[in-house]
Amino acid sequence: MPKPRVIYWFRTDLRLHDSPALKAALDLKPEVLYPIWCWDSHYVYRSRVGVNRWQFLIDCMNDVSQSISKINKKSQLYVLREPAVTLLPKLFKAWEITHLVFEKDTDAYGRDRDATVIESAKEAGVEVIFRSGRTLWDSDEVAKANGGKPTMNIKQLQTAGEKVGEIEPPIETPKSFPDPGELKLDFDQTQPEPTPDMNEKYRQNDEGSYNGGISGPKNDFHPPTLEELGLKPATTPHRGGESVILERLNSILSDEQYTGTFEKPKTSPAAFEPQSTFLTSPYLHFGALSCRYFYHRVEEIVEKRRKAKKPVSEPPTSLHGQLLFRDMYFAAQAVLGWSFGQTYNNSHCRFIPWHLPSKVDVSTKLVTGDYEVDDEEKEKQFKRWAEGRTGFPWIDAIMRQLRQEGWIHHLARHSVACFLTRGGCYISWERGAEVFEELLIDHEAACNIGNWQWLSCTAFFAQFYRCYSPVAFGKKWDDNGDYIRKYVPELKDLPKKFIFEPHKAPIQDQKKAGVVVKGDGSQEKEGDVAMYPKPMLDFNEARDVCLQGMKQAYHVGLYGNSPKVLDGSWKQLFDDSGEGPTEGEQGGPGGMLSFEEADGTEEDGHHPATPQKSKGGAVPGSPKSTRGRKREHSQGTLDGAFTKSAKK
DNA sequence: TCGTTTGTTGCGCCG
DNA sequence: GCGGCGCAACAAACG
Repeated sequence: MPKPRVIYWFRTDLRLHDSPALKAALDLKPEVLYPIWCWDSHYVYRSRVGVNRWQFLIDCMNDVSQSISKINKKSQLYVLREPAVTLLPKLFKAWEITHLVFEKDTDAYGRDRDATVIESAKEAGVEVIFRSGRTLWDSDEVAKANGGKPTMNIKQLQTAGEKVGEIEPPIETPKSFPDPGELKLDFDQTQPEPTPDMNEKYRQNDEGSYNGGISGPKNDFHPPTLEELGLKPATTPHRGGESVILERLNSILSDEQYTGTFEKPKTSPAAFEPQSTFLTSPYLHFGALSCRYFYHRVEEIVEKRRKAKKPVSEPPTSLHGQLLFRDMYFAAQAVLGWSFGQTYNNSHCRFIPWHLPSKVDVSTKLVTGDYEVDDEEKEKQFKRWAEGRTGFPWIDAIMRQLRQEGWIHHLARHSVACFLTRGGCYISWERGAEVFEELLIDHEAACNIGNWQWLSCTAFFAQFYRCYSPVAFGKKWDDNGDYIRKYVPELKDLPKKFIFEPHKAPIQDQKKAGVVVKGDGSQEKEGDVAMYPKPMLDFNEARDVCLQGMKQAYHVGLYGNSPKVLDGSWKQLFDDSGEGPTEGEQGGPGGMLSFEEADGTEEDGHHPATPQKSKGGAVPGSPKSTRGRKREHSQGTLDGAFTKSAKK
């Protein structure tokens, strides 16, 4: 029997410690082991990825590459510039691969991609091994233990988790690493279709990460640089990497009192330098930190304190409670798949007639990535929210910290999410989730989507009368407004009395502080004087309107997959004078006057009759129509529709 | 009854 | 007497 020739395919598991999948690869005792990363066009073009998350990803890749080299200087992380679905079949042949090993992915996109890869491995006679490693428990097993239903609260998750069994103890970091084999690249590079490019607006130059061939312009298999991606330098102070977080974790956990009595709701969203929590989330996202390793390290400390009869915190507010919520969202996503990320056709998301609803493609039942502007004023409010110029300093400080640093405290996320949706603007949570997707360095699809549904009271949470005030909530944590002074520097010299409501400051006070409160934020200066906008809405008034709207929507009681939502007839159930795009009886399912029509209704009527499982669109060679303004849906595109092929 | 993380008011207490 | 602070009660009302 010849010895195995193995590809270890790194994805969101950029670590060497506690990796069940990596252990499975090493247990094969391979003759050669290729640790690779496939440069995925879904991430490059079809997901919203801001520059700060790119930086963090590249940090994590470089770090794991160095760690591999430290164990075996002949090896490294080999970054190959082609999407996995086209690249892997070629590598199987060129490198005479016998086994492909990777960590299981439960994201809807990841599952579709992996299904395609597994299929091609089968055809090539390559054995595929994958292990769950991204969550405390295998999300599919949790879902099964929960009766095949999404876990919608923490109790369900805990009960299901207990049924699945003990959380696996951490696996040691490997001490040796097999050599890679010869890196033959005697095949053409298939270049992915660069349009639609969801990140076009952030690029200062053309995206060029596929231009230097499969091994990169220096032929060293290094990750692409931000310049190659056409992006400006990152602005975040947070840096990625397994070695960074493992070291920091030791210093976090050395404070046993902090670790053992941690209660999330008691940590301040306004704290900076240092923050009140320890930013493990981006490392968890890229897999630079194992959640099980983290869990067990915390549990060890809590157990020690329990035995010593010292006070300890308990889930859900404790540190391990935070990890349980993460698993809850993963398990819910594992059941609902693509529909988890949208309202339309989501069986567990309440339907609310939000402003700026997503456009949907009724043939696939998926959102297109575009949205309907039902009201120009709401579009303007959305832009002002996203850019941090609402005229509410607390909201603006949070949104500016998010844009600049890529991380904001959990309660800060609550505050701005409530404000955009049910507690202020009555704008679709899907718009907010997209902005977070772009800007967060810790963006985890399952958690981001879950939290937006939570805050908008469309799933997981329902007490919509509990509404965050953009003034009072911030004051509770930061009476002096230091957080605002840091992130909205044009207000830094305003007296404490007006820092949360600068429009109430008399002209003399504004003058003294060197700021004029005026306009809508589109102008930064008036002459030499800094400008800060007036509030874009009357909060008390807006909150009442939202509350009425929520009450009515709850009373109507529709969900994303209700027949009347699917066909657009929901409007008949809403009062025309209510908030949101409720007017008229005609319109698309997203709610508006127009919507994305199904493919092939005109000239070429050969679109599959049952497009629900969009498998057809996922396989190379069956490109979807991109005629006119029509876009492929934002979440669903595989790296399948290739038109461009270039020689290496 | 309770739910990880509301806002406001009013009371007692302290200086 | 009064302002500031911390805390408890309450408001509104979901599944």
